[in-house]
Amino acid sequence: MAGRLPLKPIATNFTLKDHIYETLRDAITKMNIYDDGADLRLDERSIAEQLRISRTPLREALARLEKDGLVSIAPRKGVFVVRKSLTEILEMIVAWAALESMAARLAASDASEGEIRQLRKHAMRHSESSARADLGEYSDANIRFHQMILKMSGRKLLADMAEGLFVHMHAIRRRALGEGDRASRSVVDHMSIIEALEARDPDFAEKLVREHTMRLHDHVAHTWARLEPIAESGSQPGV
Amino acid sequence: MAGRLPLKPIATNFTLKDHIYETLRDAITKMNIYDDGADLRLDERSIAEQLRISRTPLREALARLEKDGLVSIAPRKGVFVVRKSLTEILEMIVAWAALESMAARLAASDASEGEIRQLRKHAMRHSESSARADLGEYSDANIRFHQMILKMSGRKLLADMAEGLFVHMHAIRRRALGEGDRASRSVVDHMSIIEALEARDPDFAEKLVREHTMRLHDHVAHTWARLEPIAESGSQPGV
DNA sequence: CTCTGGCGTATGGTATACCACAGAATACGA
DNA sequence: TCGTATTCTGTGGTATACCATACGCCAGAG
Repeated sequence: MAGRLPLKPIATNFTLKDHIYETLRDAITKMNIYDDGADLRLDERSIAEQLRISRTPLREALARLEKDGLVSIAPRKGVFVVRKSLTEILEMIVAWAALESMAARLAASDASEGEIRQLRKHAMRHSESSARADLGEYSDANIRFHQMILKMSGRKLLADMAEGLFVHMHAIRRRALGEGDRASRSVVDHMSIIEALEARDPDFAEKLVREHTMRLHDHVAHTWARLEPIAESGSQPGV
Repeated sequence: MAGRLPLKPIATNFTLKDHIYETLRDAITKMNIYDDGADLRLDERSIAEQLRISRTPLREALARLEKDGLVSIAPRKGVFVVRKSLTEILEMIVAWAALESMAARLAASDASEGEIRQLRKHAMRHSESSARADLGEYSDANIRFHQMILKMSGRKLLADMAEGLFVHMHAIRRRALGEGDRASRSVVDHMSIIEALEARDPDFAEKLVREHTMRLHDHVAHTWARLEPIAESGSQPGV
């Protein structure tokens, strides 16, 4: 086996539809879908043309996006980027809280000392960015903190399901952030969570994570309602 | 307008791919994928021929099934029904526990008296079937009990996400059931849960539901390991 | 007998052509 | 002028043909 070329176990299993799926997903999450006059319509033919591919793989990618709840496909009508209603967003946060609080419980008993140490390191490194009110950076570090807890549970499925929820959070960020107060409160919460994990206290870790995320829930509920007191549209079948 | 056939205000927004998707999903969940010599391979062309449709909508349906984690599509290799590994199943149960315990918490505070009454009625009606050791019926009633709690949370997303998990449970049932003891224990658990909801005690309701589901988790872990002490295959990207 | 290389076949991936319906523009009648 | 029927066009849905690769088979060399 010595001298074996280290090349290429790579690059099979690559298909256009996978690539297109990721491309579109990134594009959609980056676009500001809550701008008033945003183009929510996606035209299959023109997109296919732009990407220099045929409609077939594109449609498969769109089908996957529909399952993610990012777009809605109306037969004979069109494909539209989904604008989440307030209740849908709140429900996503609730589900997130459910998954992550369970993850915290499991992490408290199963995670290694090293993982917890890393988590603390991450939190301390980024506690400053919250002080600088750098919302973008803070938000990214914040999400990563939560992803780490999910991962520390050792249950990949929990992390994957939560990931499907986080995707939608990016679009919301702009709309429901602000309130410099929240960031510093968040840092305190994070520290408490870390301490509960270090103390190997599953019940407390779960409770702290749940309450922390539910605080975001309440915050979004208030902020959003203030921004848009209008009744939201009927919920799509999505997600 | 008189004399107009009363037919068909229906059937718009009906598409082949949706129908095929449901057909295949039902077929897959009903098939006994853990039989030793089961045909896990799905041939696009032959299925398309059987259903008298072309491959295009079939492939879209398969793509959705892949997102559900029911099948795995290997480029240039084939489409296969996924055989969940033990760890994957256990993770699904953990996720289920997470979602439903949160649902119970919310149901304790938000559900109407009528809903709780209905839940109690359902549980009492089906407590007998557990005594008869009618596993199929018990299992169905059992799942419905849990679905009711999910629904009572008032958060559709929680119920939907859990539904995606329940789909996989059917296939597991045969394999990890038995133990007449569990059924009666289950009935007791259910009653405690109902009482916690009636007492409007979110913390206790959450705890009871979580522990109840996690008991299933432990039971499956033991039973399955006993049936198949072999190391499970590497986990698929699925779910 | 075994191993190796090429070739054939089966399968999924992709492209393209056509179909059916929705909705708007339009023409016709009241 | 208004309303209704009709046609036209654009969109997604479906069918089909073709392409590229994975894998097994078989021949031939050693």
